[in-house]
Amino acid sequence: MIDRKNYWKQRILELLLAFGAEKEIKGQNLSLPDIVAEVPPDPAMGDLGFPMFSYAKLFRMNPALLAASISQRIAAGKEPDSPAAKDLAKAQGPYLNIFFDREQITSEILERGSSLSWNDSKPMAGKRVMVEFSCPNTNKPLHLGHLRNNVLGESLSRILKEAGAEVRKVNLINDRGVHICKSMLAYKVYGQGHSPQDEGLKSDHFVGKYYVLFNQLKTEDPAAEEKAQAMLKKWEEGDPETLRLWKQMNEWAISGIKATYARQGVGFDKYYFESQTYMKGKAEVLEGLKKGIFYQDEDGSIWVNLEDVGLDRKVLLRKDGTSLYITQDIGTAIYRHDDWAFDRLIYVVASEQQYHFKVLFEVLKRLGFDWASNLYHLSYGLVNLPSGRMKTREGTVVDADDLIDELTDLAKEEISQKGRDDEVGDAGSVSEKVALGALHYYLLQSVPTKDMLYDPQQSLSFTGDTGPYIQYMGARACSILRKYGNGEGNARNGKASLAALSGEGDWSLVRKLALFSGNLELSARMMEPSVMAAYAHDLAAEFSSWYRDNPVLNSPDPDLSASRVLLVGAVRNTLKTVCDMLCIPFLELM
RNA sequence: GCGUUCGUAGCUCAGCUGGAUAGAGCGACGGACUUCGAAUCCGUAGGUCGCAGGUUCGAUUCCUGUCGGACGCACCA
Repeated sequence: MIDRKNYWKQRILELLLAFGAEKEIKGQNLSLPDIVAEVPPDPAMGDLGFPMFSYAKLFRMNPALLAASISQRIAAGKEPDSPAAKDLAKAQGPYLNIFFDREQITSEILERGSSLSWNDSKPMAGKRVMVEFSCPNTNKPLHLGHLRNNVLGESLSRILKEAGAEVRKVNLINDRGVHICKSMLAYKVYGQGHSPQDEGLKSDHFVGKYYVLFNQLKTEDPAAEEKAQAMLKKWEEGDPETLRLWKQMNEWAISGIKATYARQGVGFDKYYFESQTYMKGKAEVLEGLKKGIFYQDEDGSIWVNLEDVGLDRKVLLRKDGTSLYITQDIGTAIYRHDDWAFDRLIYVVASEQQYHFKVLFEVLKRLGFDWASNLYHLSYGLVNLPSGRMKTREGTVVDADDLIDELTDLAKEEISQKGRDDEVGDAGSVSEKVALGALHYYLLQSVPTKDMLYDPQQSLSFTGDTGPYIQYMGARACSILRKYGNGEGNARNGKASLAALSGEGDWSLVRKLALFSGNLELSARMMEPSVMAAYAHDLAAEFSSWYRDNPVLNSPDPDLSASRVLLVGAVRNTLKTVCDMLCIPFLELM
């Protein structure tokens, strides 16, 4: 399939340059990025639109005249070999609009009906992209904020992969520090040597329980904080008893967290552990000091001065020579690039760490790593609830597992209410998939940078702009195809033909399908899953109104019926591909 | 105080590198199930795009200021 948009951008550029040359107009250093293409607001105006204002200004002429003049040149001088040869160009006021050759586009689209791997739009081909996300602490289970992080990272990775990139998903488990010592200490006091099985708890929830109990310990033992610090010191000294408990607690926490990953459908190509990486970076900082990039304070601490780029002074190594958070991140980044030379590294981390990443990227740049300019912080906002902010201390944190359970129960109720338990087969499994579809779509639909309000009620309404709506349209498409497979309707008596699909109703659906590649490219380039989410809803909605008005199996015309079956197949495959990218489970039945 | 970021319909959110009448969903109101599953579809009402300037042929989009919210400004992570 040719990329229509880029083809026409190139063509328009050539024509404008030729036009300028003929008229001997100076100052024309137009290049491809100067050519803006858009989709006209009304399909009747065309499929692709080029505003002529800026070029008209360059040529000092009326934009409408320029549009007319260029459109005439297109009519006169097109290459007969091009697949776009039958596209039409029309000047509409100051706009030059292109009408696609419908049969050509339709035939390209229908090929999708027969394949699930039809996407040949690979704008990121050859790029190696590393995506870091999740990065949980091992002292408590995942919460709603992690779910946003996880789905953003996983979805973005899938989008980049679909766009042709080689993607490596990595996680950095935060398995050391005083927060873990707190749950260890509380466990020592209250745990009585219990295992998660003894208490009937999921293992990460078990660890989390003791982290919460540390607050109780503090009221009973004023020295609790100091004891936690002392325990950290013992851990760093390699005390065997402390290490043994630490290992046990981490094992419980991590295996529980991994179970949640599996449930959510996210995964990693490589796990890094902070306990193994936190020492990395110190040598790099000392090296930087030697080169004079950093400086040493009289008390022995090592600093970088970033005031010339509008940042601050920042400590990179404590006076006692121990590492900080940023020291570790410096080391980890270098280690990762050595490990797997990426063209881009994306950190999916909450927006509260924006400053940290600015500093980190600047420090790496100063250390002389040219790849530092390829680092990107995908910053996302907090997830709030209608009831207010999530706060650990006030116990208003929404646990990830509990939330998925709750959503699943509600989805199950919905299925029962519709009386569809028997038809969907395994209602429990379908309910959880609907729950995940609802949750993931809700989390991905808005732009990441903003804080968002998660309204469980609304996400569960199952009507409107939601994940289940998209799943439902996929299921409806499958339902039609299933019936066709069972021999229903008279499509088998007909022959698929492009001419049969020339009506406006069919074309608007074909047109929507044709927008897939452009949206994928945009989504990948902007590193923004919400672009794909918007497209998923658009396509589902278009399909919904289309099949209502355009009978597929029930069409009296067998040829039209056969053609529409192929169209439904293309919709199904496109929806499935898009759902996969958005971590929305695709359902044949629901 | 300094910095980053956000402010679009009653509510929750879209709006690609500035471009043709600012879009969805929920909620409200009114329609459509002897016809491929109504978790649906169609229609109506609802916005001086926080406010004020500026750049431009053209600004929700860029710049400045201002008001309001969020976040950051640790030898914590």
